[in-house]
Amino acid sequence: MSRNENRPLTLRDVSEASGVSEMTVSRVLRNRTDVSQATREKVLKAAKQLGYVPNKIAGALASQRVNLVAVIIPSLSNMVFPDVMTGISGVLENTGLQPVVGVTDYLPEKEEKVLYEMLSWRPSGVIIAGLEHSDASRAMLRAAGIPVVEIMDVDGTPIDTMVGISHRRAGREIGNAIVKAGYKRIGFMGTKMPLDHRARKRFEGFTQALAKGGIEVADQEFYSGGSALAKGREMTEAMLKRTPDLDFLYYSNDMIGAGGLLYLLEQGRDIPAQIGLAGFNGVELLQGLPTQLATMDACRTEIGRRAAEIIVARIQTPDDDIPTRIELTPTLSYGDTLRRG
Amino acid sequence: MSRNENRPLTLRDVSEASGVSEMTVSRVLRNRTDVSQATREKVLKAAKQLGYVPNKIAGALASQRVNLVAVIIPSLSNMVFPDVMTGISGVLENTGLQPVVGVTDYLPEKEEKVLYEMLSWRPSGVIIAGLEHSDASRAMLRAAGIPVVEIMDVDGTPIDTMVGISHRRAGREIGNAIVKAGYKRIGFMGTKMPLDHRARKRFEGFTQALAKGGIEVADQEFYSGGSALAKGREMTEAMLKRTPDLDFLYYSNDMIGAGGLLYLLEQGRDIPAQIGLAGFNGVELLQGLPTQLATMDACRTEIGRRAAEIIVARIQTPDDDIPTRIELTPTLSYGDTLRRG
DNA sequence: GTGAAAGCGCTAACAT
DNA sequence: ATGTTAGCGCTTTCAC
Repeated sequence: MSRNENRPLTLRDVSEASGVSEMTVSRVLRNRTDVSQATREKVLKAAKQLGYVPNKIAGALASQRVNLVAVIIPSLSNMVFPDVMTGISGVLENTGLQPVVGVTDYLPEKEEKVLYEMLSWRPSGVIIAGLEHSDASRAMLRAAGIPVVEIMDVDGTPIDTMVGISHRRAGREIGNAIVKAGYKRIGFMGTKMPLDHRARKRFEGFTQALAKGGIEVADQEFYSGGSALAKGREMTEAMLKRTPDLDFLYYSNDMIGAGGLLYLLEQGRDIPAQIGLAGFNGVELLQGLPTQLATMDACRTEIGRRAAEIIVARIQTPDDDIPTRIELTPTLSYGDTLRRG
Repeated sequence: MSRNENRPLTLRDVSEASGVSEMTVSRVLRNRTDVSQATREKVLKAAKQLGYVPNKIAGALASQRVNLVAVIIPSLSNMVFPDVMTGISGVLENTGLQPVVGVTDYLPEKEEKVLYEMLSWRPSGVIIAGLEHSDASRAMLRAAGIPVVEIMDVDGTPIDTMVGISHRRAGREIGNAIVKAGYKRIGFMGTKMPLDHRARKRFEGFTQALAKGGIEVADQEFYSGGSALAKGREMTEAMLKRTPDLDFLYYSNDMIGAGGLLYLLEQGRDIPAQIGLAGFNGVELLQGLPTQLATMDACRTEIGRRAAEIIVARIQTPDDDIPTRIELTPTLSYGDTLRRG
């Protein structure tokens, strides 16, 4: 019971308690091999007994090395980003690197703030969602002098490296499948997010594919906030009241799609013969529904994994050949709600 | 184009570019008021032009202050913790404090590792889920000398401060409501998580309440992994095959409850007359279902908010009277799946 | 295998 | 309102 003041312990305390120089204590605690077994044991015992926790701030300043990877994403409550995080964490697990998450709420100004905040901790790398950033953000990322991986999207030019899928192509593919299946009167429902560029690109690809088949979106509605499942239900009901002859509903995400699906099942609609549906994202949730919604997997976990692998490689073996653009291919599942063409 | 080496910028660079001393530059960048307007502008201009991002590592070491709050939770993919995070972020937003998230996957060893990792960055406070921790974790938390708030649960003794609900009581309340409604043959489905202490406590309270009414759980099943909605469906089907005379199903979370509910609706069962259901958590998702599942709100956002408020108060006004135990009261919603007694 | 000295980039404390 | 000095707790480097 020697430590009465409420001061965090330092290397010096461990040094004094063990009778070994600070320098050697530091070596032991960093698992360096050039220390005798006897000394090592003495030190570890003292450190453990004192309850010493190293000060990474001092260590990082001295070594100019920080084992953090900044991960900057729009939202956590989305189902998609937790999956991406799973991929990232899995890869970083035993590399000595640690992910640190920042959330932007789809706001460029907040992204800028979060990025500034994170970069000021001098992380070893950055994984950031999307290719659209403010000029200031791009400048910061470039100036940081660390590996930067932009994820989710490949429709654009990366600052450094990118891993993702083409949302424009994904939208086109769904559009093509719908045209091929012979649906004619298409309704679209999605988030009212001018800042969700990936949703926008999917929609662009979608309308483009329909246009090629000589079809236009017959009705559309955008929402924001609230329970996505409930919104899907409400919007679907409203849209079909407004435009009863629709024979296909395309939803910008699976959650609202599931809401719509449940509603239509309740109504006893004949799916997919009389009316078809499709969502986007391949969320695990869908597997519990009575009928499988047609959807497209966004390769979320793999995107996380590949991005983290690039960061690790760039840090640990910077001279290797490391890819700078990875485009993954999402697969369309027809489920039970989309006729095959 | 003067900076060719790939060295991050320092205060000194800004000082030289602006012709103002390092110290004054530091004052400007920390928004201190004791700087003349003219100097301030000179400095800001230089900093912006160079693209200077301060080094928080050095700043933290010098000032012995770190504006981070460690938030340690079992999982992100749970629906519950994103809500807690929302509460925390909302409060910290304009306090200058920043949450940093660590995930334990419900594993005590991982909790210990994550905690050690985070504490080594010397955060200003810790918010950690649950009251059950390894001895080493408890020792670290106590030795850290910073405010520690344990959240979610109040059935136990906190290290420092706690904010949550009584899961034992929550389980009892649902149990009582079931007994009172006259259900007799009860089935239970939940996660196979010996380490999810809160689920365990709910189950304990639940069986205790039933016992008082002279009832025992007639069948039970535990699962792990997979889509919760799908699991709920499968388990429900299996259990009713095995024990067809059940008249109530209690699920340890809303997601599996929703799966069960969808299955029973499909089967055309008479809910809640012939068979009743209840879940736990009040997830937003439920609002999109055709029938409202009985559930109990776990006050997630408020728990996050209150915990963050305590941290902020302890840091900013340590002399104020700050509560150390906050028990929130979850409310039972009967929805459409639980008869009123 | 171990230790001593210097310094990482900033800020506290004290000048002026 | 601005500058000077010392030092935060480590690691790097070099000496032994």
